[in-house]
Amino acid sequence: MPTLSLEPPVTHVLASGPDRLRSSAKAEDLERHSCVMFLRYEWIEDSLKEGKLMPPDPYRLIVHNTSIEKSLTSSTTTTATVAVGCLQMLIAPIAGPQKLNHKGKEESGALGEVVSSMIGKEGKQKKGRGGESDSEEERTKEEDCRGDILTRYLGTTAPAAADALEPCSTSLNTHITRILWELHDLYEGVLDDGNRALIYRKVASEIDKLSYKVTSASQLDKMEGIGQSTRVKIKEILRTGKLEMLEVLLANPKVSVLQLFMSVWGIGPKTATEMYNRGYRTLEDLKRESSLERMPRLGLKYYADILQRIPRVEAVELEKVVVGVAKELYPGVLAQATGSFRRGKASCGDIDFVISHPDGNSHRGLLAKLVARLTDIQFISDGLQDRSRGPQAPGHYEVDTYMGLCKLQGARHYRRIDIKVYPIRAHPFGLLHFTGNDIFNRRIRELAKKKGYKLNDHGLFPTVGEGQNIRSGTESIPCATEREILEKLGMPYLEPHERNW
DNA sequence: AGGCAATACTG
DNA sequence: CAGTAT
DNA sequence: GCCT
Repeated sequence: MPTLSLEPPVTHVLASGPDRLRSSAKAEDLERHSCVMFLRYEWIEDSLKEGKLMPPDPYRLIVHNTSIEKSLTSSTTTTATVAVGCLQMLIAPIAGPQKLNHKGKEESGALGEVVSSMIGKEGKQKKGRGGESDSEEERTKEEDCRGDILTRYLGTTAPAAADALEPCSTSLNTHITRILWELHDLYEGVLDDGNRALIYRKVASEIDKLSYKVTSASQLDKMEGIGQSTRVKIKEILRTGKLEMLEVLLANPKVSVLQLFMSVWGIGPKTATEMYNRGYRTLEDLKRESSLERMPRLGLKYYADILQRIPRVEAVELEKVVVGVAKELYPGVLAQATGSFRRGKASCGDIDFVISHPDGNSHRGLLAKLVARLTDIQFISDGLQDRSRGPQAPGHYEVDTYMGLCKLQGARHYRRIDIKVYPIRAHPFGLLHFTGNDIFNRRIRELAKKKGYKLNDHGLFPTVGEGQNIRSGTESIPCATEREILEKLGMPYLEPHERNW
């Protein structure tokens, strides 16, 4: 691993998240060099967007809870020198025209130069990736004691959080994984085979995590989850640089139209195909289709906004609004943003809230009041569901859900927002569920099942009965915290940022 | 060959 | 119920 | 498409 030089003239170190810093550099080094600011890479993105250097505070990475935070609070320099290198932790690409030496110092100190080279590389964002199904992960080796336990129970170790860096921006193996990710997107979408998509997602993210460049398929032999079929594809990629099958698919104009249609919130494979068969080819065409229902209508109306990711700094503000209003209406309320925000991602596809009240009663009717108030202050604009039917849950679990759109005063974009209100007994389960990510959820539910439980977002239910009439009980095992839930499953606690699987 | 998490809302 | 969503 |  290249060593990171933190000597002057380096003033800022950008990373995708705290773990990346922790795993890439010795803690002592970080402390010793506390004259350097450690920031999320959004800082430089936003700085470019705003045309000036942004204040560092909202972007700070808490590394040790100690020295980093108190360092250099105010002295915003007029130019920023970004240290580059340090494995894959930094945004600026190593290769390319910019002058970056091997030690990881940026020589000229020109903000624009570094940033512009970054922009070229960042590029692509698609539905199905980078959305809530955050499939951009990156791992560095981190052998702590929990690794063994996790391996034993789940057959894998938790990755260090990678936050929202696209795999393309950091991986040494994009020559392979770019194609695998495309296959994932296709199966997830047009080809309508989620299970197969899952395989590609898993393989691609595993390969993206490797710290060496793969030059031969045999290097992947020990990697589980790769079978005959994938191996053959990777061989072809290594041999020819491409995959015939993918080329053929992508050359098919129908495929791109379907993908376009499915990028609209509320349109899935079936509807996309239906619209294609009716002769539609563009989003403008779709707007003319009267049969489209509530969800896709709103999806079209807010198409461009919904596609935009939410920078973490903005998500922080969104959280303040919702939590603030909730507390004002219901003192003592438990309210927080979950989802990829809670997992520490640098940007989020949407923002999810989980709310409950410790008094065991106030959750009833809370959501309606909260939504009314948020609408009053013109924070919430449209609801994506028709709430008039009331909760439809079979066991009437008293879970209340809102899905809609919101906007900060003066902000550029409307944002997707989900709010769920739980009775207090189910709160930790709701939290666990909506913090995700989806892969993590699947694994712990699979584990729960193996251990004779059913885990969902409102409880942990022992499986009762045998043989034919095997079913789950109706009484959840009580758990007051997420930690307890994981303990009951025999798992060590994982911080939210450790759940980016 | 069958499972792959488990559930809510819409029309 | 099928479709889309989380 | 992988695992059991």
